[in-house]
Amino acid sequence: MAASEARFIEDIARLLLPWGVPSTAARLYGYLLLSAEPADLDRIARDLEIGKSSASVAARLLEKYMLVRRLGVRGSKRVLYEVSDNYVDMLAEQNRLLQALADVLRAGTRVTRSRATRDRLAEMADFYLVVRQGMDATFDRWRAKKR
Amino acid sequence: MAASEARFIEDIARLLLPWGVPSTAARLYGYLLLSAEPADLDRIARDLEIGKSSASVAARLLEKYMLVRRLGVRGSKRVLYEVSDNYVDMLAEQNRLLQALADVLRAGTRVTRSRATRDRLAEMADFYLVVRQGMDATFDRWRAKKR
DNA sequence: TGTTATATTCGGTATATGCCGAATATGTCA
DNA sequence: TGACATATTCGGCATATACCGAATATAACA
Repeated sequence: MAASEARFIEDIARLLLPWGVPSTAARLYGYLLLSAEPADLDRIARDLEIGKSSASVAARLLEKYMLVRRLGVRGSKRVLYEVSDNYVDMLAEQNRLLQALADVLRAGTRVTRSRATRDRLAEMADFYLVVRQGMDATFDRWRAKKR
Repeated sequence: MAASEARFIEDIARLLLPWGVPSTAARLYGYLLLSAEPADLDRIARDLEIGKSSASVAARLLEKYMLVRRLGVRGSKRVLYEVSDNYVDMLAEQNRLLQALADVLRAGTRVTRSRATRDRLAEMADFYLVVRQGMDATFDRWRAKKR
């Protein structure tokens, strides 16, 4: 693997790490971003210098996050992985967290007896809701443009 | 502490956990969201049933994340903590991650020789950039409305 | 400068997590 | 159904992290 590729992979991994993505899975994502064709577990394990079992676990983790897609190979048990093309849905998933946060905050307004606290929670709930809606709108515009 | 308050605190903590915020710090944030006045470390440790040193560490962690503000008490070494009112900046901080991601992807287009890969990386870079810009615009609108 | 109040650091322990290679399960084909 | 190819699970080990109470540092003030 070329040095510039290794560098890219590490850069991507560094960005994913703070989101709680384990190091192996993060590097795998960078690897798949660069891969021109879908990759099988043996190639992944060899190129990334990790155990095959680790490659398997990492790949399925990324699949759960919807960052990669799993492809079955016809007439074989072999499995290939490629980066998912619906990176939009991936961020949209994050968006649900904002909605959940807004919901909890809104519910919190019914917990306290302090007027100031209640107002603060309501304001924050509004904010997170507005941000979520704004992101959804951006997603829609993007999808429309791409179609 | 009332059961409904404890419930709220746990709900908030559950939402923060996946972002890598440690359990104690996450609960502390929920606690401070409900607190009508700024809280000192002894009260925090008592109400949350944690060691005072843990309270200190958790509070400073939240401060680093800009989720809470630290207040000095005049004529005393005592420190108080309250939730930060600039929840906007807090999300804006997250936004820098999107920008970084876009940058790395853009740089990646210069790493590969495959046309398809290059196009994919460029498209993703565009997307993350557009999303970041959209969020910044939302933030600006919110700030304008609140002023 | 000494005493007190308070926050912070430190060392130890328990817990969780990631990774590995070996063992196992499962799909494919003759 | 047997043999092979391949993915997955399992058990163990190493590493990181959170939390605690005790020890220490630091600010305030007499």
